[in-house]
Amino acid sequence: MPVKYKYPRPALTVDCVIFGLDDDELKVLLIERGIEPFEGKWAIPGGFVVPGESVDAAARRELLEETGLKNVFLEQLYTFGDPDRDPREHVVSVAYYALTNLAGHEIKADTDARSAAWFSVHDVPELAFDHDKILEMALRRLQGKVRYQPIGFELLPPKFTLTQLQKLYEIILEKPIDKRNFRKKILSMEVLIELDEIQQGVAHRAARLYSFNEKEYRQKEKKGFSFEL
Amino acid sequence: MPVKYKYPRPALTVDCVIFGLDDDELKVLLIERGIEPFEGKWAIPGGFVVPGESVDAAARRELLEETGLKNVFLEQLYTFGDPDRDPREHVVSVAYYALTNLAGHEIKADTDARSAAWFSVHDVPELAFDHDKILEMALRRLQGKVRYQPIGFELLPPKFTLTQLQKLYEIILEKPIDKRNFRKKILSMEVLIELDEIQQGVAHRAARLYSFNEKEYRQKEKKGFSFEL
DNA sequence: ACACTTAGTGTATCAAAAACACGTAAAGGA
DNA sequence: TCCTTTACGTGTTTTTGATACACTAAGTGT
Repeated sequence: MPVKYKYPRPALTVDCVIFGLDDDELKVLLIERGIEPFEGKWAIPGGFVVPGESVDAAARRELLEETGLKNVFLEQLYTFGDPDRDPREHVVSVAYYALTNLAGHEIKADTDARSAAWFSVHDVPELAFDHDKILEMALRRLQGKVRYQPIGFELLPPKFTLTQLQKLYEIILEKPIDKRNFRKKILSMEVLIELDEIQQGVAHRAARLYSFNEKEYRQKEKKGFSFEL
Repeated sequence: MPVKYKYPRPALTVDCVIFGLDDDELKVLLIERGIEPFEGKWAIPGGFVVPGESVDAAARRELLEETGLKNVFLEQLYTFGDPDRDPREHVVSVAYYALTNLAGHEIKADTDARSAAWFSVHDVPELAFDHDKILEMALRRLQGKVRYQPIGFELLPPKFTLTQLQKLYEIILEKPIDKRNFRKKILSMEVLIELDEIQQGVAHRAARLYSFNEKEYRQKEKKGFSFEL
C-alpha cells in the first residue's frame, strides 16, 4: 500500500534490548537477521512502527512477534536518530529495554529472523546497525536504574531466595555485596513477603523463599519512600 | 516536494523544553502558535525532522530558528508516540530539554509563532498537543538529574556567587538548603574555580565570584568521582 | 556613626554504610 | 550412621557522611 506525503519523512522503527538472568550471567536476546541489510548478522529485535499504533504498542508488538514474549517489563530507553545508522535511508529508531526471567520462557525465532539466542552481555557477536551502541546504553541504564527502582525482580522467578536476589545485584552491578548488610537493607524496606516455603531439590540447607510485594511498594512509594540499594 | 513510500509512516518532530532561571523562579520558554492546529495556543517550540539530518541536529536547528538560542545544553528527554497526540495524523515527537541562562539572551519570535515568552514553570497557560505532559516530564528529569550531574551551571552566568548557586538548587529542588553545609559540600568537590573578582554594584558586602571548572570535572569523573548534591 | 543587608565560617550530634565470623541445616557419600 | 560438603542465617563495632545550628565581617546608604 504505497502512500504519498507532501514532505519527505524519516522511517520509524522500534528496537528492544531484552535482558535475562542466567545462573551467574546477565544475558541479552539477539536474533540473526534473515534479510538484508546485514543479513546473517546478529541484531536486537525490532521493526517498523505502523501509523495509528503508539510507539510503546509497536515495541510490545515486535517483542511478541519476534520472541513470543509478553507481559514483561518494558521501558523506553532512547531514540537513535543518526541519518546514516541504516544504509538504506534515514531510519530513526526508538529503543526500549525489557526484563524477563530467562527460565520458563522458550524463545521462538520468527519469520524475519533465522534464529534467536541468548548471549552474555559481555560476549556478544558483532551487531547490525548501531545496535552495539544501543546495547551499551541499555546496560548502563539498567545498572543505573536498578539501584533506585525495584525492577530487578523482573529478572527472577516470582519466588526467589535472598541469595538469588543478592547475586542478581552483584551480576548487574559487577561488584560483590556483603551478605549481611544486603539482607538487613532489603528486609528493612519491607517490600518482600516471606513465604512459608523453602527451596526444593538443593544439595545443601534449603533457603527460604520470598516474593516481591508490589502493592506494598507502590503504597510506600506514594508516601515518599524510595527504594535504594 | 511530494514523496512516495512503499508503506505509510508516522511523521516525526522534535520539541524542546527550554529552561531559564530568573532571580527566584524557574522559567520555561513558550511560543504562541501562529498556525493550525492549536493556533493561538501556547506550545513548546519544535518542528519537523527532515530526512538526512540527525534528530539531535533537528532539535538544535529548531531551537535556533524558533528562539535564536545556540550553544546551549541540550539533552534528549523522551519520545512521545501516541497516535492521537496530534489531531492531524500520527506524529511522533522526540522531546529534548535545554538549559540556558535567562539573562543575556534576547528571544525573538519566529515565522510560525506569533510571539515567544518566558513563563514560570508553575504557572503556564494551557498548552497545545500533549505539551503539558512533556513539560512535566522535563521538570521531573531536571530535578532528578541536577542532583548527580553538574548541569545546573548551565542556568547561571559563567561567573556566579555561591549564594546564587545555592538558590538555583533551592529553586529547582523546591526545598531550602543549609548554607554552610552547601558551601562545605560544593567546595569539597573541587570543581569550582575561586576567582579574584567579587560581585559589583550590590548594596551590601560583595560576594566572591566562582566559575565551574568543567575540565577538572571531566577528569575527576573519569576517575570515578561522582558529583552529588 | 549607625542601621541594614548579605557574606563567610566551625563544631557537635546523629544516622547510615561498611566491615567482619561463626554456628546451623540439609544432602551425599563413605 | 557418621563424616564431609555446601550454602543458610544471624549482630555488633567502626567509620563515614549528613544534619543542625549562630555569630562576626564587610560593604552601602542615610
